Amino acid sequence: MSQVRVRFAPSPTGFFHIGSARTALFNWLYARHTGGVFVLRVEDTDQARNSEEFLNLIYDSLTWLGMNWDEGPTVGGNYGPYRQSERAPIYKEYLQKLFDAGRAYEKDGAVWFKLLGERTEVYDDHRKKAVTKVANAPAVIEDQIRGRVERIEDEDFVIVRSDGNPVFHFVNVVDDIAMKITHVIRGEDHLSNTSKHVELFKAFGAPVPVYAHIPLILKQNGPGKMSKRDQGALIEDYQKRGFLPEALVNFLCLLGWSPKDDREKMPIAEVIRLFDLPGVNQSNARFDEKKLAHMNMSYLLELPADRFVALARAQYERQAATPALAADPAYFREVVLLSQPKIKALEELPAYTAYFFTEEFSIDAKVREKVLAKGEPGARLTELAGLLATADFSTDAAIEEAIKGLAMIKGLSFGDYQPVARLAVSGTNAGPSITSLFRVLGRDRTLARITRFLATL
RNA sequence: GUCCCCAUCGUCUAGCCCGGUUAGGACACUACCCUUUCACGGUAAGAACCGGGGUUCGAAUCCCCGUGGGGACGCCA
Repeated sequence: MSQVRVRFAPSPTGFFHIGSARTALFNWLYARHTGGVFVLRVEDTDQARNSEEFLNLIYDSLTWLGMNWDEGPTVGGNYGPYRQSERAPIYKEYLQKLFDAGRAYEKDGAVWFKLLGERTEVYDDHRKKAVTKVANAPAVIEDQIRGRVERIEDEDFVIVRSDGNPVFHFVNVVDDIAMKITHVIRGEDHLSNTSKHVELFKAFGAPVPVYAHIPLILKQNGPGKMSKRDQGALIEDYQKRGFLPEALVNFLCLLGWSPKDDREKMPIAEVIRLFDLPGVNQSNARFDEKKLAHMNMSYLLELPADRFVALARAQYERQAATPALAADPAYFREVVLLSQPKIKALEELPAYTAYFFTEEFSIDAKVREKVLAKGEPGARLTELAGLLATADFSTDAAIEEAIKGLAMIKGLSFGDYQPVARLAVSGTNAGPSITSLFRVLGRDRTLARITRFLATL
């Protein structure tokens, strides 16, 4: 069998979203699995809605997610150009073939594709108008995911608009022929278009590609498929929020596909090895951001320190967290690494670590109330301040030993000091271990915060 | 309205093709353990075969009909 050639064919008319990314991913996976070619083709025939900005977003998002294209804009290839707006001569040539074969005609200034078969006028209830139906034989779609699907295409359809621009069905098929596409992997929403496409392939005398209509991604709340306007739909957002591309890709792989064993978190190379079209599910999948977050946390956890710090810095920059960015780099690094095992996404970092970078942090009222209700917090804090004034701050272990020593003398435990100390120093009940907190903050700031807090009791 | 696709825990899914399982895993939820808070981690619990017919000794699994969900029906892609 000849080499597999698949394509991802987005139109730059809006933000790049989860559904598109998943379609691109399944194409890319199949190409990599088979040693085939992944083509990127830009379907920018809708001149009114295209934008260069959206196009760049597609390039950026694909690149960020690690899906490199073998042929397409910016990389070239033997079947270019790869932007439909630059392929007008090719469409003209193919259109002429249709005219020559008697399979196209003009009407109302547009060009229509002519179906073969007997014609009758019928009133269409849905569109509220009379239409010409053609007694056509069913188009057969051999689908790798759904099996054999038959659908009758029974109306002629426009292939070139009256303004001279060719429409999607036409250019899509022409390009698939011209670019020698062997497998068409796309969303199930295209399944009912496929009969049009099959008719066109046949009219051109070209082999019909193998189809694989993948299930759609449904919005997490409410009915219907996910659209660009839905919460959590945009790839760009995950990038901005500090999700890891490898986590997002891993999660996306699992929406409609699974390795058939109990593995979920797996390296992309392993997914490439196992991925195949018949293994793709037939039913739609609902998007679950909680599961994505869990996946992301697990990837975040195993990130090497240097990379984590670099990504964290980029995140603080995105969120314009200036006090942190102005801090000493070594201090910044320490704070950020302390927080690495605590967060689900990088976007939580600036708020989570705020008190490390300013004395103006707020005290959580609920936590304050809860902590102050137990024991003798004031006394504990005073004792602790006395201890810390001279304690060894060089290591966590040294601080821990000191506090435990104090607790033992007082007949108390570490846990009697921990909550109120944390509240005084960070204003919250969540964070790294209290010993790390003291050590990183240093003696002076720790004592100052405790003193200041004591004054509010 | 017409046509097409689909149907296992709340969600993502394994099992279905090649009928016989205590219907498995993960996320979420709950409890407990670990623990210096918060997380992580560990253990446990609850939680599903859409309904009805058929075929069969036996159906989540095969067939049919309902129902439900999704999609398409543009001179959008």
